[in-house]
Amino acid sequence: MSTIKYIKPTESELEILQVLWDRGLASVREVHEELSKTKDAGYTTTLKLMQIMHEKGLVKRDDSVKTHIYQPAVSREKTQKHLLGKMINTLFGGSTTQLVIQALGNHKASAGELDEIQKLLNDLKNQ
Amino acid sequence: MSTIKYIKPTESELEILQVLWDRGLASVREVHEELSKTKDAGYTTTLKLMQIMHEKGLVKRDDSVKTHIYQPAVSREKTQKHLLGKMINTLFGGSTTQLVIQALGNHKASAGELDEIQKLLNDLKNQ
DNA sequence: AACGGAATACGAAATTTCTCGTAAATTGGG
DNA sequence: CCCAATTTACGAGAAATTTCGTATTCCGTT
Repeated sequence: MSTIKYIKPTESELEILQVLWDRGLASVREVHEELSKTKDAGYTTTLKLMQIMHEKGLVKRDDSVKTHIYQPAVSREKTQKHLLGKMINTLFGGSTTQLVIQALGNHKASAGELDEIQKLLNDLKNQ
Repeated sequence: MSTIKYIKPTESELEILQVLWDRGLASVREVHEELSKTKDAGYTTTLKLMQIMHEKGLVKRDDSVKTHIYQPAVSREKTQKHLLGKMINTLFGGSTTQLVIQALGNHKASAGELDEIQKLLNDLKNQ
């Protein structure tokens, strides 16, 4: 029996994962530069967080070189799925539909995107 | 100029709000009973949290009676909107569409619900 | 009026998350 | 080979969140 325990990233860890997901690979310096655009925390703060994430198993790293290179150890999709599911339960009373309605109603999407969603809906209905 | 600062409920506060949104009105005891189903924390813990929420302005209360009666001071919809927007940004790279796709793909909805969403999509496209 | 149960008030400990300062290690350039 | 710059390691403080113990208040019953 595999006992895999889902580790929920904290707010800050999520910001870091976001960068890693976009880049695939990145050093602490690179992640920190990126985060600096919207946040101000010292370099060692980012470093420490990434070290903790490594302990938790949220990221992998290559430390055979001086400047360690990090990469995500959890997939964007799985994480999205987990957190979205949690939000549906705690904030939308378990109704995915409510969440979708709220999302589409408040945050505009382009016509092309709407088409894409409609296509998905049709697939779901005809399956 | 009105400077309204959005107060982000914590995880625990959200659980409490959930109960209050469902019921409209509730005493600490009632909220606590409800939370006990899925969580084990002492009664005074729930009490304290609700007192803090009152200080923050997240809930209102009628304390003219011995057993204080609480009610939400923030709407479910506004809170959903805020937190959803935040999640779209931090977890879906700002793409509402991605979130919707992820939601519909992973969490099933009934045919009726799909219809409802389709209707909404049509409205959005024709506006 | 006294008692007992139930509720609130409140302080503070425990936990989690975030932050940073300082020291040690590593590497490339001169 | 040595220096300077960069990076990692690490401990510990700060801040935010959650938890609970204890004291006090309130009310209905006796």
